[in-house]
Amino acid sequence: MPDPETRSDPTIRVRIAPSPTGPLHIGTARTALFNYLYAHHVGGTFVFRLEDTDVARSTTEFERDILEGLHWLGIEWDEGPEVAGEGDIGAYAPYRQMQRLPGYAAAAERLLEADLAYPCFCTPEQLEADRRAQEAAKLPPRYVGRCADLTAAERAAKLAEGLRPATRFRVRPGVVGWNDLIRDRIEIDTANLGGDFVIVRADGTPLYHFTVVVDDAAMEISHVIRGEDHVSNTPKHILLFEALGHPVPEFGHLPLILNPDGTKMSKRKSQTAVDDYRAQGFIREGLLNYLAYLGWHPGTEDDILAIEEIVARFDIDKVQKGGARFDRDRLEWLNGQWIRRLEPDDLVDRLRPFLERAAEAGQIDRLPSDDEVRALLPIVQERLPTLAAIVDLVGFLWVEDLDVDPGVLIPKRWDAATTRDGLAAAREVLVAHDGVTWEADELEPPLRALVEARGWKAGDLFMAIRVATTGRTATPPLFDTMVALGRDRTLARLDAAIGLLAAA
RNA sequence: GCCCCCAUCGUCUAGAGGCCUAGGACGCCACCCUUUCAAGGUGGAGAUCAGGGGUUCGAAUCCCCUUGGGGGCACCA
Repeated sequence: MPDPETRSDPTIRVRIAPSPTGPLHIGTARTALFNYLYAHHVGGTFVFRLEDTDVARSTTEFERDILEGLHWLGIEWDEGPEVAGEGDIGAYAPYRQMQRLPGYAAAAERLLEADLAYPCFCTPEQLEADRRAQEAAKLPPRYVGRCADLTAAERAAKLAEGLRPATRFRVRPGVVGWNDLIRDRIEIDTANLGGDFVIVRADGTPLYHFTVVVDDAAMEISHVIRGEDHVSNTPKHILLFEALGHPVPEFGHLPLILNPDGTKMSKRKSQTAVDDYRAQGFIREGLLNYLAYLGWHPGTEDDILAIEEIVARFDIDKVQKGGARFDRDRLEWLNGQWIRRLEPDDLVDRLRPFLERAAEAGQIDRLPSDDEVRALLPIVQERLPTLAAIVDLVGFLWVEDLDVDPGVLIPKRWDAATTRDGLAAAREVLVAHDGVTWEADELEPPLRALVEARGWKAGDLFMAIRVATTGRTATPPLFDTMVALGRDRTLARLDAAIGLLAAA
């Protein structure tokens, strides 16, 4: 089997074309990923294009969020834009639609001249009234064709009145079909397309269905791999490719990512922004692995695959047809798997921003050094489902005044007096250790001996010490934790707990 | 309302007519390990393959119908 990375097929070009009208959406990232996987598997080119013609809703900020999010995930493109202001990369530049306006204007002009499109003077009010009437009559909404057959004189008269027309594309009768890469043959009668559709607004700015086709044609896109929500739009696009005299690309429609209730994933019901996942401590390896398995499967029983392995095994024929619900539990599990696989120095680097943020938020009083964090790794790495979990897990190491709940301090089988007695006895044993012998395997034997001598259960004493020194009932191994805490603070916290029990 | 798509454990999925007494993973439960929590190990519950008709010697797999779910029908993308 040839190595996919060394194969190269210049005729295969795919693209991701998000619009900067919101932060990078998990669904966009998934579509980008599948395009990336397809391109890399077959040695094609992956193009990134920004569809920013909705000027009212597009912002530079969203643009930056999308670009940075994709970079963070490692879904790199071969051709496309860089962050606002920087130059585009690739032979088909520019890759922002607002910089490609002349191309759409020229294409629209060609369609107009060939009478494949026509000027439409209908007002928003008229169209709205049409829609309402159709709805009342329980008819599907469609353009009534009021301006389809205007004579040259009628058009001239409207223009003379100062009316600015939109441009409508003539939908020809017949059936349009294509062999979908994922769902085989699909055929749709153009009578169900809703009539002639607008390709250029009255203000002269082009609309999505038009720009996407003009650009896919201009950029020689060979395979359009996108979400299932575009299936119904595909006939419009095919019609446009034909009208423009350009060969029709292949289409593949990916299953949608669904909310837990099975509806199309939305901000309302799910967390959709990639940056939010990142902020919660999901790492790219986990997210990528999870996203790739949403609607695709290698066919083997491997659950944990790095991106290179996924590229090597990717096969668009094996992409699922039905939508996939987003399962956060599974994402967290996979994320934990990947955190466990990280090299120590790498993990320390990735943990740092989360610790800094906790310090800024006042969750911890002191920012630990990298060495300090690195020393902790053996006891925390396998306990982190996310990077952010580090604060909950061992944040007690970096706070000045520990908040201890007296109720939690007393083990289930013990009472307050026994607990006070136990902690005091433990303190006495621990005082015998200096800074040199303050090691996990030095601290454990004498405490076990104490338990033995007093007829206690190890678990009870250890739990009391655990809560006294960390404020929590669930922590990394106790003796390692006390070493991380240090002799002085361990003893001080034991004192404080004893005091707390005496007061109560 | 119209058009289109989809349908295997709660969830993600394996399955390309006999390998299926339907496999794996997440989650759940139990046990082991164990000072707690994780991790790891072992085992378990969990799917009459949406239902009904065909085709076939044989159907989760092919065909049809029904049902259910989803998506789309803008001078949004």
